[in-house]
Amino acid sequence: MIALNKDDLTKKEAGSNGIAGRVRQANQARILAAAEQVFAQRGFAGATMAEIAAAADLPKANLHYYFGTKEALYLAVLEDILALWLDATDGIRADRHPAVALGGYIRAKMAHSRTRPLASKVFANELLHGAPHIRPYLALELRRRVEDKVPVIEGWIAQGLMDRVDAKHLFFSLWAMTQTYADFDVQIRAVLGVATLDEKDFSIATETVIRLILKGCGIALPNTEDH
Amino acid sequence: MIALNKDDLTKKEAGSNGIAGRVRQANQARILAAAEQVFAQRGFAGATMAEIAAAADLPKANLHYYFGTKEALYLAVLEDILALWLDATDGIRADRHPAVALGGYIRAKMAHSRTRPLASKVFANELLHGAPHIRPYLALELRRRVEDKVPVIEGWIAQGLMDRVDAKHLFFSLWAMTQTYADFDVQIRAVLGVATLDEKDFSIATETVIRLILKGCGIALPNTEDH
DNA sequence: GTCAAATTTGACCAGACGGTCAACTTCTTT
DNA sequence: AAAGAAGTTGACCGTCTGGTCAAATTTGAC
Repeated sequence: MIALNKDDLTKKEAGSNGIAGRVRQANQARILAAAEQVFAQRGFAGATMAEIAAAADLPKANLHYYFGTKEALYLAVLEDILALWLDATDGIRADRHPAVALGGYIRAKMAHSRTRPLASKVFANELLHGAPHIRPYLALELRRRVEDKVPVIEGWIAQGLMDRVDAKHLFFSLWAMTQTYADFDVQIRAVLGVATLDEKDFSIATETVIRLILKGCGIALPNTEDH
Repeated sequence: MIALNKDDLTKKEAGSNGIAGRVRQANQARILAAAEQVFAQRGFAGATMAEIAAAADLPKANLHYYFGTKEALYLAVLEDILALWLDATDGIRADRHPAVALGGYIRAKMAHSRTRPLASKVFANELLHGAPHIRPYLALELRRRVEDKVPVIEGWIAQGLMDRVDAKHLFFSLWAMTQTYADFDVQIRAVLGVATLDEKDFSIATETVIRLILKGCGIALPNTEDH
């Protein structure tokens, strides 16, 4: 787990064993879910503890009992999101064909945009305002992960499996293309003229992005007789 | 001009002729610039009239004198941005080769991300929170513009100038890839390990996006002997 | 069953914020 | 130069918000 919060150990979670009581766990999860929703819709500044409390169906003082401050609650939400954030790159490995690895990555990111749009929005909002709470994390953790993957891309290039493309900027494009379906869904829904993005919309989006990227990078479909 | 604000005519701007005084124009421009900066950094909810006033180096009451309310000021900022927003699509015309038209569009959007990042951020923030102030505009104006351009793309496809790509989703990708350099610049700077994105970074980004998209759409370079 | 720890909750507070206003100064017109 | 219009500004106000707290209640270990 990434520790954003210096004082992350919430009260008795440290003192006794890690179980920390069923009630505590359940309430914290309930509050975190409500907070994610409200932070996603309103942003950090626009969210109020009262609204989060109402969404969690708990009195406001209860939120402070478990998380102390609004900022600590926000950090707890961000922490969950960051963990989610890093996992998807796992499939990008040198021993895979780029069509499989990148195609799978795009599919995973798209699925993430579909299933966890609120998480994506909270993260986007944090970035948009200069990442005041997670800048160190970006410069260390995220950067390191990308640095790990750049050689993989460059390996594929050296093997002639894809065109010479700037690996980092390729990632920026991938992130942008996939997350736009979560972050800016209002715009997409408005242009498509639909009330909600359904499974089919996401299917078309996913296939479009995969085709654009794979062909754009000059990646042929993996051919079993190639190797 | 797009009228977001029902009561947009600011006080005497309606009564007398349109000139409205040098002082008024200068102060309004000053306030709008300061407001764009603060709204971009803090979001609508996070921005305070006091901070905008400080950025404009004017007393707070002066802002209310010219714009009435915080929301009216925000709408005025958004209005300027929306006008900017629509212009870039002009180059997408059926009589142009897709490589020229789309390449130029990407260049224009990238230049926009470089020169007006604050405008992009204000717009992104508005979208992120569900576009409460501009949803009607999105569903009408923006949608109409896209509907106008879809046949152009499909014309190119019919002429065999590019692959069969979903035109709307192509636009979503173009917007996402280009605006990410303005909206989420913190993330990009963190990964690149630089303090600011300079001209060269934008140059690499622009060329990468253009190559990805043109090749991804199967668009060959325009060949003068083709026609 | 006892009792201490954990949890719940309504009432309350201080500060920040958007907005108002009346007194005052500067500009523009004739 | 007179006078009304336009612009300036510090002081002020009601409301909302994050956070506190003490009293009441529930939980869990022995």
